[in-house]
Amino acid sequence: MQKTAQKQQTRDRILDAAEELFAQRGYEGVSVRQIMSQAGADVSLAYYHFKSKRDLFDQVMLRRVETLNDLRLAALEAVERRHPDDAPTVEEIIAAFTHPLLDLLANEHEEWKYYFQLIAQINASPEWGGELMTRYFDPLVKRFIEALRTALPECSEEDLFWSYHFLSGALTLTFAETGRIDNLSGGVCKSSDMRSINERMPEFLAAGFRALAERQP
Amino acid sequence: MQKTAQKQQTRDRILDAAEELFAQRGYEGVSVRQIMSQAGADVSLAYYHFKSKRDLFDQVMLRRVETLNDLRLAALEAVERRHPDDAPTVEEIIAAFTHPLLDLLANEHEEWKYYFQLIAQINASPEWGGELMTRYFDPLVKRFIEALRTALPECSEEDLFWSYHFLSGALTLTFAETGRIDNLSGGVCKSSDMRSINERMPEFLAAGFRALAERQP
DNA sequence: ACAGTATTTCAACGAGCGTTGAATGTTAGT
DNA sequence: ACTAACATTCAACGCTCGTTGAAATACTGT
Repeated sequence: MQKTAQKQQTRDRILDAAEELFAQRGYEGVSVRQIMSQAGADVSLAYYHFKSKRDLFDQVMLRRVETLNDLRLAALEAVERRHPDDAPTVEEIIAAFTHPLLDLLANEHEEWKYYFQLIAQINASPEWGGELMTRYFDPLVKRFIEALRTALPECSEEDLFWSYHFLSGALTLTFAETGRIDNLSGGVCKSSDMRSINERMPEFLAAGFRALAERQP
Repeated sequence: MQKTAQKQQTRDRILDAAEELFAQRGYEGVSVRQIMSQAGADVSLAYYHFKSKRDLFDQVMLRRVETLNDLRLAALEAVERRHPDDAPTVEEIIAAFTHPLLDLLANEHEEWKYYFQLIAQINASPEWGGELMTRYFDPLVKRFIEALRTALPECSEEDLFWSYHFLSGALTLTFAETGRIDNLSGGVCKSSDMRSINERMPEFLAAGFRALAERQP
């Protein structure tokens, strides 16, 4: 009975190492050997637990995506329950989209930090971005856009999708924690300061959504 | 005399090939052999014209950065000249930051498209993002933030830098042209539709800046 | 205690990597 | 025409890559 538990444990150690290294240096920037070295296991164990390097990558992605999407959906449904008659505000909907990420980082920072960095890189990659983000996040995102549509009934479809796209860029760069804003601001802002982000991002983005919704075409 | 001209031409062919491939697959995802194959030249020519693969990458970055920064600075100064007494609006300043990119894509699309994709990926990379973006764009960005500061005198430093960070994320993801928005919107929006972006991005972002500037701490 | 299976190690494969030095072809100045 | 500098090609180096098959170990159920 420890047998399968131990297998699971090894598998997770490999996934942890792969997640961290892929997040830092990208898929091609890391070798299976480096991953297994960091995981403290033999190279060929990677091919016992996973079909290939690419499969390992896919499992890294899949491991957390369901948890993340479930939390976001639950947050959105909670917001909607608080508004049985009227529509929720744009801020509330956006906060339901972003807040779960901040919560996960606050509670189990090391567990999720690299995952978000990985998603940030994938999102900006022409090779992977279009396909992978669509595969993993489309249903949830469409659900959020639906909610935004009812919150902004006068907003055109085009404005809605572009607004979400800007949101996605701001969100993923912020969670990439590249240290860029630390450098630029000379220390005034810190990449890892989730509290500051949480206070600002939904407000910033909601204002953008409304600006596009209300503009004259 | 054609000699040096031809050398320059070869060098540029190599840079073109490297730019396109680095943009599509990342630094580690492309081999020098693949670059030189696409450039139609021998592998070792890469090491005659450049010191190393990394040097080639740096030269790809450097080739266009001055042109880009000069155009953006000129756009900002033009805006400021139109406001000799009062401060320009936030929209105008942001448009001076984003419009040059759109112009370059509209006029010489193939020349600049891959460069912007490359910057988008670097910006989102923990390994390169913090350092390279700072090295290449900090002086210009600080100049723009200064202009935004006078346009939003009541805005705190922290809000200003975070707002710029959100702007940077939205901007770079948009210019990454990953096709994500095409998939998500089912064809309603197109990644390459610069006209639509141009109409929306400054307005969206300016509203965000103002929302943070005006909020009660 | 034993058989059988699940997990881990060892050793190696062919291919491609970044890089280099020497040989070759090409052009410019005299 | 001759030469010196430049530009390009050829062949190879040591190394690491992803991946695999067979051997060894550890554990489970009987």
